[in-house]
Amino acid sequence: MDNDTRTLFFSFFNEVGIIAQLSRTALEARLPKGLTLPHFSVVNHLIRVKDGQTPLALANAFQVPKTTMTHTLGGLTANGFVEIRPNPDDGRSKTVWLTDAGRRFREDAIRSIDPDIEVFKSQYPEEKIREIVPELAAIRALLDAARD
Amino acid sequence: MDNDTRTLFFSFFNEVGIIAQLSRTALEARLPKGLTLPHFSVVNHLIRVKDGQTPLALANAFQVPKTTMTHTLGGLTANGFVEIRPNPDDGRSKTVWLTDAGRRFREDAIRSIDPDIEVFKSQYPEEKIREIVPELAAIRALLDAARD
DNA sequence: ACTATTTAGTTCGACATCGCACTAATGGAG
DNA sequence: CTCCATTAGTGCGATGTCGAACTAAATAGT
Repeated sequence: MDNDTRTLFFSFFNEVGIIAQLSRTALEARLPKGLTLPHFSVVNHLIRVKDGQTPLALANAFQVPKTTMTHTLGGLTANGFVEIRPNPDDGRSKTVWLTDAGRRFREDAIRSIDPDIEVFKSQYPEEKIREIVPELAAIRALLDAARD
Repeated sequence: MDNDTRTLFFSFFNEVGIIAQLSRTALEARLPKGLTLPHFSVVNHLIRVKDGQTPLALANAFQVPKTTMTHTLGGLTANGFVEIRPNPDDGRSKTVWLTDAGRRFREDAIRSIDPDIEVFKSQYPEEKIREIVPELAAIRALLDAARD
């Protein structure tokens, strides 16, 4: 393989890794102590998509192992942000529901993060982000599919 | 803030996070047991840039805390991939040097990863990656600068 | 020269992540 | 109906990551 090509792909994944790391740190600095990006992401997902999903469905949505989702949901439950109920369709399974406190947590978080997004937007054009996101989504899908 | 705009930026960082996660897992599956992406990245960096750098310089290059780099270098030393020597210019500091085993580790890793890159390249045009990388680098730099 | 401040690196403790093994429930094959 | 394989979720142990506090060396200010 061409060395230049290899370096290019390594650079790509390297930049992606560092951006993920920096953005995560930046976001968590705005969250109440003890709460992490996954906590926020799950609550946000439950609002954007729909609550009442199973833990496994959430694990798949975020591409994390089941055990990780168990841990994350444990934290959300401890904070009273979600409620876990039995799944009427499947005795092995459960369903995850938002509480009012969960919705408030999400709204507070968004309110405190918005200014950072504004700053970022003022330094990097929204339009370019809009062009890149579909590409990233396609790449994500490819990597996911390759993971058989 | 416009809800659509917010969703766009969240999507961007979300895709980035999942790609980072999936690519990391994929790479580590090719590495000898016990070795991780940071191990490979540091060795690769020492070859691409130059060895003899200080641990702090490496921590800065990868945007990780000093303590994390100490841990990573400990693993590399335990595997005999790098050698830590005093820094002749500064008694507080050290320098990190590659060993032959370290170079071999890097070459073996690249050899086993190349096929995956080929597959990826066949599904997603290299040219698009080449366009996106500079954008990601710019975004990375912005996030880094915002981190005063 | 002397002291205070800053800096490089480590140690330690807290915690997120994840693989492995386990339990309980489901579903399919005969 | 009975058994066996599969699936959802959890407990546990190992490990990566990182903040806080520490040591030792360098540097700045007087």
